[in-house]
Order: sequence, then structure tokens, then C-alpha cells
Amino acid sequence: MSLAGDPDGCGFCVLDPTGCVCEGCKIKSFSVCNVLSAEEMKNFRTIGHSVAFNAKTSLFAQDDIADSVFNVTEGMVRLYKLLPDGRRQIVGFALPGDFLGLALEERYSFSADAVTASVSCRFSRKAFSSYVDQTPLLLKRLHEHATYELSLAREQMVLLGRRSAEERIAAFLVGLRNRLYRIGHQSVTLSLPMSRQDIADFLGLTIETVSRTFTKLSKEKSILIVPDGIRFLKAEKLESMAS
Amino acid sequence: MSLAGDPDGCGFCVLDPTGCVCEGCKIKSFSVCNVLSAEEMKNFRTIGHSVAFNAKTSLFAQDDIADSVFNVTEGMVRLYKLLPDGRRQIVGFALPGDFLGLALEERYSFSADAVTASVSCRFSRKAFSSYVDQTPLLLKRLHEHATYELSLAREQMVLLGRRSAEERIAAFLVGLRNRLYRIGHQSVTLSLPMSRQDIADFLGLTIETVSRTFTKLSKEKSILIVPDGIRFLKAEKLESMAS
DNA sequence: CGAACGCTTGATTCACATCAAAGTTAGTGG
DNA sequence: CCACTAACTTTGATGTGAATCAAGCGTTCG
Repeated sequence: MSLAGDPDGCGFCVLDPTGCVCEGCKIKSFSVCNVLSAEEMKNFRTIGHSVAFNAKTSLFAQDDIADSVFNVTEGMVRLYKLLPDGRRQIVGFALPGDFLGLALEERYSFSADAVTASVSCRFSRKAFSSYVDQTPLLLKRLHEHATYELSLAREQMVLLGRRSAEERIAAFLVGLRNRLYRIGHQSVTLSLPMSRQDIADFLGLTIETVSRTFTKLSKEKSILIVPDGIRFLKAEKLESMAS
Repeated sequence: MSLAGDPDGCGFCVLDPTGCVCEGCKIKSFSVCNVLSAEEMKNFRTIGHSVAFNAKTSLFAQDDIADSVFNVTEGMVRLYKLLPDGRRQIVGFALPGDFLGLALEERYSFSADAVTASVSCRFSRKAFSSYVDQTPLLLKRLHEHATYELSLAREQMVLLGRRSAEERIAAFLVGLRNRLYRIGHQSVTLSLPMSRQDIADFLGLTIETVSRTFTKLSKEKSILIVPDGIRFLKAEKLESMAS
């Protein structure tokens, strides 16, 4: 995935200076924009641009002015909050189809950076917001997406508040597999492009506990650890641990 | 707050069989319905009914068919998820103005019951949903509410994943005070109508740890424990613990 | 090749959970 | 109004799961 520079000076590496090329969009079948008619799409595509990010680069940071909204089309993005003393909580891993900046708030309430090289469809907040205001069907899809995110967040609250380390890892693996499955990424091995530290910061654990728990699951042949991921050996066992 | 029975057989204790009496509504200034014109309100009020719940009674349970949506107008409602083995995570305390059933999903993903005697404006999901579909401004308010809930949920993820017991209690007290302040309930004492067990299940702690932490904050004169609540003695100290 | 980084493993500590009991408040009925 | 009970809360003693501290072990990369 090569970066095309920043021809229009917006601060992002734009791949399509004249507007989104929706034909080749990898998420058009399930993106929020799939409710738009051909006519509506013609206007909509002019306000969005595909932007590419190398792995580990930042899309935006907590407390920045929220002048862009993003729809992830490829790759994985980590969303996190930092406490003043440096403790970090990852509040989600965004996958293709996920929308960042739903809140249309003045400033971002979390930071986002690319875990893998990734591509997002970027909109200026202002243009996007006024487009949404005149397109109720799009607003409805955004609302559905927000309520889905809310239910994921509440599941994560149960995990963080009431589950053991082993249950957290099991729920993480099963949950990520299911999310990838929903967007058509099915595979025998589950790829885990994020670091152990990322997993720890998502699950409210330390890197050592994450590592030990993977080792334990591996030793009891529940999973097989492979480069950059795992393979499920006893999927039903992990599913029952995840409830 | 007396219960008027169930004149129309809908299974709830309806206070106003002919439709919502919005004039006396305690939350009309900040409710989601405040965007409706006088004309729109005339139709809208006919699909809602005030329903009353005694303390500790259930509004609905997780996995029930979600045939109602509720807008809390008085009192406090606890929202929680249960694991198969009985562990409980409270995912939120709903206050006047809060909306339950935003997701418009087939089944409820959590249980809700009244902490104090409370009143909600109840709508059939079907009628509410079709009203929303033809009223984009209402949808927009619901979306705003959903994204606000999402940001609260993510704050709670940070608390559950990365904060100490003392920080959790401080953040809980300050957060609840701020939410009450926003809806016009300002008072020198913060009333805590929920049990210690409820607080524990919200903060991912045990009842003993909650009790000990309250005692500790009280001994160091950060708070004063009063019947059914607390008073802030060193508000800035608690605020800084809550970050 | 060596440095840097990420991951795993082991030894030890500690914050919070668990277990246990006593104290307090609320509710009930005589 | 008080005796009695049940529920809730606090306090204390002990246990433990995960954190912390501390090496080692690959891999990657300059």
C-alpha cells in the first residue's frame, strides 16, 4: 500500500484527489453509505477522500479539534484513551466498515492510530455533518452503527469488570473472530496484528498476564500460536469461556 | 408516587390512559422530544404513556422481546448484564432524560429495574420506531443521545480497565454529581439511593472494597457519609483522583 | 554482528477478593 | 412502642490472581 502524498494540502495522504472512487471500495456492501441511491452517491462521493496510513501512524489524537470523520475501509485502527500518568485503555479496534467520529463533537474523545497499514474514507466534519442533516437514511444507518458500538462497549464493561484473565482472552479471540466473520474475513487462522501490549491495554491486563494466558491456552491445546496470530483448536471451549 | 394500576392491560402501571401529559413533564426542557414542534408533539404524545415503577421493580429483563422503549422522567433505574454464573455488571444508572432501548433491537441486551420509585414515558417499539422514521430531527436527538452514552461507556471502560479502587469511587461520585448537575439536580449532598452492592457491581469491585474505600475517604475528610448519600468535603481532591 | 525491540518465563509482591463476624438499619407484628 | 427478624453495611483476618520486578530469548534491522 503506497502513500500518494498530500496533493490538496489537507494534511492526509490522499489517494484520490478528485473524490472517493467508490467502485473499488472494499466495504461498499456493508458501509453506512450503502443506503444512498446512485443519485445521492454522486454528491456524497465528492466530499470524501480515501486516505492511507502506514502502520503505527496516527489518524488523530484525543483532544484535537475534530475536523475530520473517518470510515475505515482497509486495515485495523486502535482507539484508546490515555490517563495523565500514561496508563492506557484501548476502547476498541476499528475494522473495515467502522466509523470514527460518530459523535460529531468539537474535539476527539480518544486517539486513533493505525495498527496495520490502513485506508479510510475521510470527510470534513462540516461537510459530512451537513450532508447527514439532509439525508435521514444515512443518519439512521449512523445511529444503528452507534447503538451497535454501544452494545460492544457494554459487553466490554462486563469483561473488564467481572471476568478473569483467561475469560478475557477467550472473549477477545472469539469476539474478534466473529467481527471479522461478519465482514467477510473468514479464515482458519485468526490474525492478530496488534502487539501483546495492545491486547493487554484492551483487556485491562498486563503484557505478562496476556503472554502467560496465551501460553496456558496453547499448552492445553485450546489454541495454536502461529506467527502474527492464532488458530482455534477447541473453538467451543473458548466460546463457552467467553459465555 | 402512587401506582394507578393497569387500565389498558399493557402490563405496566399507566398513569395517563389517554396519552402523555407533557405539560407537567419534569424533563421536557432537555428530553429528546424537545425538538418537536407543537404540531408534531400533538401526535407524538398520543403514542406515549407515563408508567410508574416502585423501587426494586423490573422495567424489563435481558433477552425479553423488546416491545417497549422508555424515556425516564423521574427516579433512577439500574441497567445491568448478568453472566450465566450470576456475576453481575451494572452498565449504567439511568437518570431523568435517559432513554432505554435506543438500539431498537429485537431483544433487550440488558436488564433494567428501578432503584428508586420512578416514572418513565413508555412507547411501543413499533409505534416509536415508525414515528422516528418520519421525524429526522427526533432521530438526530436520539443519535446525539446514543453517542453521549457511548462516550460515557468508554469512560467507564477506562475506569474498569485501568483505575484503582479509590480512583473508581472518586470517579463514580464526581461523575454522578456532574450528571445530576446537568439535569438541574444540584444539592450540597449527593444522594446515593443505590445499595453498596450496586456500586460494587458498577465499579467492578466487591461490596467490602466499596465500604472500606468509603470509610477511608471519610476518615481522611474527603467526604462526609450521611444517610443515603455523601457530602463532598474536598471536591477538588476527588476530582483530581477522577482525572 | 550487535543493538533494539517484542515476547516469554520465573520469583516475588500486593491490591483486592474471600471468608467470617459483628454492628446497624429497616421492616413486621404483637 | 417495643421486641424480633431480616437485610444491609462495616470491620477484621486471611487468601489469591494478577501485577510487578527481573532475567532471558528470539527476531528484526541498521
